[in-house]
Amino acid sequence: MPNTKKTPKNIRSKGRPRCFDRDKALFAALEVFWQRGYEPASISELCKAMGINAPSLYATFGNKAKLFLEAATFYEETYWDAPGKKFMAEPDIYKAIGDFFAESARILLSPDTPCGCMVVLAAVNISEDAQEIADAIRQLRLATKDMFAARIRQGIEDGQLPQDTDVASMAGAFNAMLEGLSIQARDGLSQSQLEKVAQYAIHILPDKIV
Amino acid sequence: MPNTKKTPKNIRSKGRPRCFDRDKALFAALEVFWQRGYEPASISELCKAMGINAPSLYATFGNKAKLFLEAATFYEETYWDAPGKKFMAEPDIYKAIGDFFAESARILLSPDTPCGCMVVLAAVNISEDAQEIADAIRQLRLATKDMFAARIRQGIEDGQLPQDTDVASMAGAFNAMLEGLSIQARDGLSQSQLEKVAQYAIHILPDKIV
DNA sequence: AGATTTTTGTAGCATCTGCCACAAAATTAT
DNA sequence: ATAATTTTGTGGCAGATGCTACAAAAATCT
Repeated sequence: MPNTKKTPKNIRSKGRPRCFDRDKALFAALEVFWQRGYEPASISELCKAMGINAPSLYATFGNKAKLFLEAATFYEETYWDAPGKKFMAEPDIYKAIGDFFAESARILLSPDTPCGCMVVLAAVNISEDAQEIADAIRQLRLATKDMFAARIRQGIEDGQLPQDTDVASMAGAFNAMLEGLSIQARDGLSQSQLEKVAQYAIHILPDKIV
Repeated sequence: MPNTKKTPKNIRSKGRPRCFDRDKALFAALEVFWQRGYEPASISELCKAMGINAPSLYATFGNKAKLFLEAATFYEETYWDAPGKKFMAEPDIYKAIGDFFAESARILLSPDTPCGCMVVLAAVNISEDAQEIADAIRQLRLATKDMFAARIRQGIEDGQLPQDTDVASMAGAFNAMLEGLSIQARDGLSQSQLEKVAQYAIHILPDKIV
């Protein structure tokens, strides 16, 4: 039975040791999926980027779908966990939104990675027999919207937003803004331009009463 | 030489007449591309939807790429030409934005068509050897942003917006909002929810001085 | 040393893809 | 009628896809 365990590698007792780094291979796969999307990323391209052959890929990650989902989770943890926590922890909701969208613009156009958010862009054009992939990634997008909603509710509780704020709609507006930024990032906007666009997210909040 | 002409059909003199309606077939293809995206829409599925066989498709439309581009043009003309013209003609920019985004939400979730905008969603995950498709569709997205920019400039000229308005950034913000709406439309938001979200686009404008 | 276990690379499977060759069919021109 | 022209459906090509069978290789366990 092949060893599909993640880091730290399980305590092996017998067998030929794996001769590549599972995490590095996962990250290489992530970059391919991120840039191309789920279906255009072929197993052969993935193998090339990961520096392994197909049987090693399948023994280690199961299949293409599982590899993609693991890469997506890895992506979220690596790039969005910290900004998300900071966003939830910042007590001033105006600063929370401003900072989060500023940092988002930076992440979406980081020179070291593909442009735009993998969760938004990598599973849009999906054939019928891979809907499980589309559904799983959609859940991640909905989780982001839920994060916005939770922070808005906190803002209401803190007296920074009106009691009658329509939480779902406002969360949807922030989510639309963020998702739209990904598309513009991929469409070639400059980092400085994207940051300026992102700052319009603050306007979704009611005017701050100083 | 096959007849690839569009409607009205060119004056035929000889040859077996085509036994399907070119425009209806194009519309059927549009719906498949719209729902699935460029690459997941297979020739066989397109043929089934269009009610013709592959040789007829190729004789009439050239190849898959040309069919897609023609469908995309047809899409824009059919669904967005009128709202765009109304948007540009409305003298009050606040009403122009409000009406345009309200109507957009309706179009993006029309019960008779796939959810979301074809221009935003149908050419996201594209393999390397079909970049011409991605580029062409990107141009359509940029044209929408240019439309926003032109309307904003008009608003400045009309004294409805400050002289120092950053046109490019504000146009980018409207564009991000609109593109984000497409993703949320596909993610299952209800029509009434999407309309509420869309109305936050007005907040991108400075507060109206009544 | 020998048995056991796991990973490795080669090589190839079945299936799907976009596309087209070909001949029969259906029309108009002479 | 016959020739000319265009569209039709059948059938299939070359190449790519996700995935796997298989045996050699490399480690540990007894």
